[in-house]
Amino acid sequence: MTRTPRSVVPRRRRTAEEARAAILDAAEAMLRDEGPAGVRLQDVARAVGVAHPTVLHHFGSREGLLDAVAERALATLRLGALSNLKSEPALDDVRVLLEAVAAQMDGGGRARTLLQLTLAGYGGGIEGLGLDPLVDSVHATRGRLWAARGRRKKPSREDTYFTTLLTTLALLSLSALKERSKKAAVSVPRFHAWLAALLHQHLQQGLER
Amino acid sequence: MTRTPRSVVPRRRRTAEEARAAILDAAEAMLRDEGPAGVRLQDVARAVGVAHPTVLHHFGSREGLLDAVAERALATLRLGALSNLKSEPALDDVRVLLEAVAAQMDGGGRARTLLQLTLAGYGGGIEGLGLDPLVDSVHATRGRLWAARGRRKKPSREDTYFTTLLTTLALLSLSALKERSKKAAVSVPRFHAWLAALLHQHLQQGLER
DNA sequence: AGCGCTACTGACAGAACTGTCAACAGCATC
DNA sequence: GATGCTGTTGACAGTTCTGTCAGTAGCGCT
Repeated sequence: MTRTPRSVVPRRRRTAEEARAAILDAAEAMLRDEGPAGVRLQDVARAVGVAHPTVLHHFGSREGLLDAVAERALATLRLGALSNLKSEPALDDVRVLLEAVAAQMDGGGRARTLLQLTLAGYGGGIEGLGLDPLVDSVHATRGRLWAARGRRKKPSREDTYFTTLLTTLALLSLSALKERSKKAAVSVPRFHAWLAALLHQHLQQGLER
Repeated sequence: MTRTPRSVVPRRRRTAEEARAAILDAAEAMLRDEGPAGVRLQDVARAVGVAHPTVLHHFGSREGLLDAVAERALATLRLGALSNLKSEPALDDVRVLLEAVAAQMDGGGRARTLLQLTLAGYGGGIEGLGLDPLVDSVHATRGRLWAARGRRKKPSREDTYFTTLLTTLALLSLSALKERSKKAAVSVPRFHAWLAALLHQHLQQGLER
């Protein structure tokens, strides 16, 4: 068929690290689009421009490749969540923070990747999201705000945690589901704005009982 | 090998409908656990106790089988959402309704199945959830409540829709993610109770601006 | 230039999977 | 009991995939 004889293409020799990274990139894209069972050594190799034994050389086996993909993807997900916290968020910036989390989910199809990995049993479930630093940051800001206003009962950390969890879970599945929706049947920006308003109100006022 | 020679087992002849249903059951379980690419004709056939050409006889091809699985699964998901609406929910029953939706997600791993199908590009995205009847029901009840209390601005239908969407999305991914979590690191019942309280408050009071 | 390390490759083996086909065998009907 | 329909099957073909292996070749180092 249209197969280019490899002997014509001069052999490229990368450092092991470069080669591993390039292979992981290709494999991660396939995992995101088709799930773990859709990751084929030959396809990965072709995408990178190497022969499939090269992939085995670097990762030992298909299993090893999938493990490496999962490990790297989950690590960057955690790091990404942390990167949002560089500056402590003001509660008025709820919308900004929310958009940042949403962008984090969408970027590179991370929500899809995360769901694929989780469904395949790779991630650490809810804990794997690494929410704690985010929760701590929000909760600290929240506590300061309530103290400044002289309100009595501070909201519990669990309340802040659940608020963060709710937001994350919703944005996660929204990011994964929205692509398939007929165009603009749901206005994602409007939903984001609405959710930010809801969160803003709840974070400031808490649950009345 | 421990392979039982099939000739010893007397051949069972089901009606076409029964056979199709049994095959779909097995295939759906595999799709839920491993995704579409993990559905193998031979495995499906073995699970049902038939030879793999039988599966092809009933569904034409592997593609045909997957399409049928998707169609049936998505249909029951929609029907299931409707079944919660037999009696119009009182807003005080938010918790009950929420638990019903959550149970709907968990039962038979429907949340997992739905996510697998959506990630594979089968479902209709957000619209495929069939939320509209649920939203209409909740919104009608809500409007009656607000009228009875003599409040001026009724909340928009979009507000009710977003509220429902938020809940559904969160419960969906929670159901899929929670299995993997180290035991009881997140208390799902507590989260459900918290979310019900939040929803109750929002549905009754709306967003202040 | 020569050498060593190792990234990289083609060819092959073995297994698994989808799909085809002719034939078998329940079961209802006559 | 014979017949027809069709659910069901074993055997086979063709493709594709993972993994092995011996050998090739790029690149840094002396």
